[in-house]
Amino acid sequence: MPELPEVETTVRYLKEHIVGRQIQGIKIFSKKQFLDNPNLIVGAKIVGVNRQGKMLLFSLGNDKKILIHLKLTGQLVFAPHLENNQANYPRPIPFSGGNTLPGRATRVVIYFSDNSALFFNDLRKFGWMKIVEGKRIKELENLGIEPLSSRFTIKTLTSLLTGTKRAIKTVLLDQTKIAGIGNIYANEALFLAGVLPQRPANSLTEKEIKKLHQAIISVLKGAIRHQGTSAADDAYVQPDGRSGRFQSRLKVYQRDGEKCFSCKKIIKRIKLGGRGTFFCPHCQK
DNA sequence: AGGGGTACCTGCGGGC
DNA sequence: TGCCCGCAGGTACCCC
Repeated sequence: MPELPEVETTVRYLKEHIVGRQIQGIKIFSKKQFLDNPNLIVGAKIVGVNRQGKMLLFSLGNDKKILIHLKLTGQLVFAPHLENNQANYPRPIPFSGGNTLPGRATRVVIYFSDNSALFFNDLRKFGWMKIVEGKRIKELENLGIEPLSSRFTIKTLTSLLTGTKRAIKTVLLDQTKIAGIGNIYANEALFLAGVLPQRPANSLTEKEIKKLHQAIISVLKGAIRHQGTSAADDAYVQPDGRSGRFQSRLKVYQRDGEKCFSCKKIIKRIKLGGRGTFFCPHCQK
């Protein structure tokens, strides 16, 4: 689920549903993915849920925090009411779409004292949760600017692009420059801006940078408005188990071989920096 | 500095 | 049917 709009959608949902709840127990199915001693936070209360870039942060009443990265296939699913008490777990519970939880991809479960629970599912096991403490959190310190903050101006973007010949798409994906853009939205933003992904960042004109700035903001906001993108393999779901709805609005991502909605020419796919890269050779210069 | 390759995992779909 | 390959929303690490 891992780009800014999906993480933001998750954060907004969890702010409503897990803040105030007390952690009663933690069940770990995949040891490598919960990197600390869970006993450090049993009994603690969730007092805040936030995001920075693609990282999630649960603030606890005891001054500790849970830091989470969902990587490629992580998802957080909230079950408001378990039908059985914790002692019966792991035992599948009915969930939306005929699924049950815990499922085969469930790696960690956080049980709350009111008989609700949060499931961390992650098919490919790249995601992780860890406990952090104190003001300085090294995983967050290298993150670049938040693209939906007021600090992300045309001027800021210009300064990020002028000093480098790297491909513009590679720069957009660089979390130390801008935090939160992933492969879907980098492709989409460049299409909206009419800029080819392989263009050297320092070759963009003032006008193109302005357009790209606008494109980044509008594609991220649009995706948040539609609760994120659930691509074909459905790795991303909202915490209530529902899919996002932005996939039907994608203009180029995974549309290679299909017609550009704007000019009807065929969308192309290349590999750039090891990532699938999609663009319209006619609309993007 | 930054490009390329590999690694971490699992599963799916396509070609033969 | 079975096998091998490439592919997947991310990022860290190595070597050059």
